[in-house]
Amino acid sequence: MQLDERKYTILQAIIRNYLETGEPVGSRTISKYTDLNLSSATIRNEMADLEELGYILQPHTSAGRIPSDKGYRLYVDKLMEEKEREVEEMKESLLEKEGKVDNLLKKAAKMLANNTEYAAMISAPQYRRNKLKFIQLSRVDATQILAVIVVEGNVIKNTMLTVDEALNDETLLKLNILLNTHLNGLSLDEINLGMISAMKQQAGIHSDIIANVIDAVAEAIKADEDLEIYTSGTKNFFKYPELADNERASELITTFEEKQLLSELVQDNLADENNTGIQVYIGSETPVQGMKDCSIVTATYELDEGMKGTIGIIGPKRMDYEKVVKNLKLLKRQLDDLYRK
Amino acid sequence: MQLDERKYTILQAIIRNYLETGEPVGSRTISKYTDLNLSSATIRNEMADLEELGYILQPHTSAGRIPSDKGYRLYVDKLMEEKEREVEEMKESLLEKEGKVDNLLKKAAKMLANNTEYAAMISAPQYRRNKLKFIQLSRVDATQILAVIVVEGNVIKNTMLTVDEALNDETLLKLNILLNTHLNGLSLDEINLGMISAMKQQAGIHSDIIANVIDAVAEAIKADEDLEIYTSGTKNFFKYPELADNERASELITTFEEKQLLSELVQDNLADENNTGIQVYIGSETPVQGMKDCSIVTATYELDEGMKGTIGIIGPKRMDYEKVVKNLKLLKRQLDDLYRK
DNA sequence: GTTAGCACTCGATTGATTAGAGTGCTAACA
DNA sequence: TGTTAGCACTCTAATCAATCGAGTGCTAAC
Repeated sequence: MQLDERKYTILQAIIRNYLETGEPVGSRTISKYTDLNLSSATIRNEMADLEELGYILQPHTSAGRIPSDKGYRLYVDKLMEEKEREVEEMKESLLEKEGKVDNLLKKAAKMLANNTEYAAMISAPQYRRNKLKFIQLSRVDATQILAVIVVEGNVIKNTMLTVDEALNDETLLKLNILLNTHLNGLSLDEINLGMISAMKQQAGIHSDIIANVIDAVAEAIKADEDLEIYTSGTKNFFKYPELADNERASELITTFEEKQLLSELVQDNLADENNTGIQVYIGSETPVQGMKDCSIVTATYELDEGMKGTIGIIGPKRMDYEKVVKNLKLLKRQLDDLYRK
Repeated sequence: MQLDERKYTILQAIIRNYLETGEPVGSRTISKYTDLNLSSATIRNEMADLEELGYILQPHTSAGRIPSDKGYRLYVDKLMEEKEREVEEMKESLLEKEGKVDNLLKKAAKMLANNTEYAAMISAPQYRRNKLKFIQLSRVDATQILAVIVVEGNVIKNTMLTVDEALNDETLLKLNILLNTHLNGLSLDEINLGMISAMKQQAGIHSDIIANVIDAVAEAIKADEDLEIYTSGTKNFFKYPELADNERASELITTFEEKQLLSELVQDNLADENNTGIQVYIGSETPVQGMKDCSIVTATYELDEGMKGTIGIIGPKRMDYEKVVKNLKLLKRQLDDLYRK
């Protein structure tokens, strides 16, 4: 037995109906819902087959059917195929450029959550090929030196260093030149111990400052390890009874609050070089622990050359995939375009 | 009729018992619970009086009594009085100095939530008397200028400026001197239009850069308006049935996620100069909208001279005030001491 | 002033009944 | 041979009455 045209039509009708109502759907409903003009009895036979094939299941004997993960998967794959062909006309940009990127992303997350009525997350862009662009030491007061480190992509890090004895302007200038001539344009891998010891030697009695700056540089470049994640719409979990019982909600909310697990999801997503489009994880497919009852849909955006981040929607398995995918694509497009002309 | 010794003992017993069990407490329980050696009938009479006085109330006719907000208030006031006298011996510090303050605070919030089993929040320290300490413009590449602004308390802000034509080293040096001689040591109020126009005049053709820098300075100094708030233990709301129903939980979680309302609470707290100790808001006393069914306990810490922030616990009205106050005092002490010797 | 006793209230629990949605199967039909 | 009407059966959810029990308020006696 295999899935013929009619079975697929019925499956689709079941899923559509279940997405709308959240209730198990019975044979009579389908008999009227579709234009197949089949009696409920026939539908029942087909449904028994679909269940045997693993696409739908029954919560209990006398209930209607609900889609299984396998059923959703089929539905979504087909859906995505259609979407691929569709040339979307995007609405005008709803996002304004913000002074600070984090405010922009917070707004974006909120917008996403409001539009979809699911929980939304968005990771701050992570710069992959981090090269040093510029280092500047400045004297703030007698014993404090400010080190400013600018990394490719205009990510800026500051570190305050305390020195025992005051440095005069000339020494500071020398150190600045020393640092910049040696380090500019290099990535973390390219800064080796030989280079560092050469610099220390040239710095003479101020070699400890060099050491401190190098540490700060190392930290600045790899700083994206604990990447920032903005979330919104946690309360939307409560809109879906299958997620709203105390235990489940508690777990979901903790995951959303602590962000550690979301962070892993983002890391995985960004690590996958081929992943340029939309990813859908249904139920047990999820890479995030404790979200077996949810579906997760993600997209990767690129704010500026190499500044990649992930946006995602988390909701019940019976989410409106179509709407979610559309919203993600729209937001992705907006973010992609925002800082490029 | 007024509150005599015996009534107070009974009230206290009722509250203690209710805090433990979360169930309305009856006269028989109190009759055994206290060492007053009174029969349940006598207790009943006293309870009727306490109800008339407004300290306790009955959920329904045949139930026991629960404390009213007024009852809690009396209890807490008395409790705090006792605590005041008590010379607390603090446990050794559980917090390690962290490289970044925000990580420290995140950890602190988590610790607080775990220890108390309530929801915890902590606001990043807010610097009140913001004076400019140091400004530095540096050329990053041909058309980009990095402005670094250091404010008293070593809060650092960076802004990237784009210029039409490259600036040479000399010009940059001049601008740096111009900015620092005019602005260093001043607060926002002290930077007036006259000063700005004088600087612009001196800057000649580069007056637009001055304008941009001034904007950045203004932003840096007042940047603490959207103060950072770290939260933890949101899931703890679910441990208390009176907060765990969908609607209420939904509201609380949103408040915790959006942080806007918490921010107002913190602002109020810090604005109150006299407020050095512990603040307890019970039920309807709360300044945070939508938390009428909660109690909020806050404390103000001072990480470094003038760097004040607020820590807070939010839980059910029947929270273990004693434990909460103890934990807040402990954490406050730790934060207060961390960066001072 | 305290207490024993008792009638009363009211929420929570239990159990039985019913209604209704839906199924699977069989037999008849086109 | 595929489709359908019909029917017995299953299971959940809702309803209702009965009961239980914790707790109260009041009265009368100590």
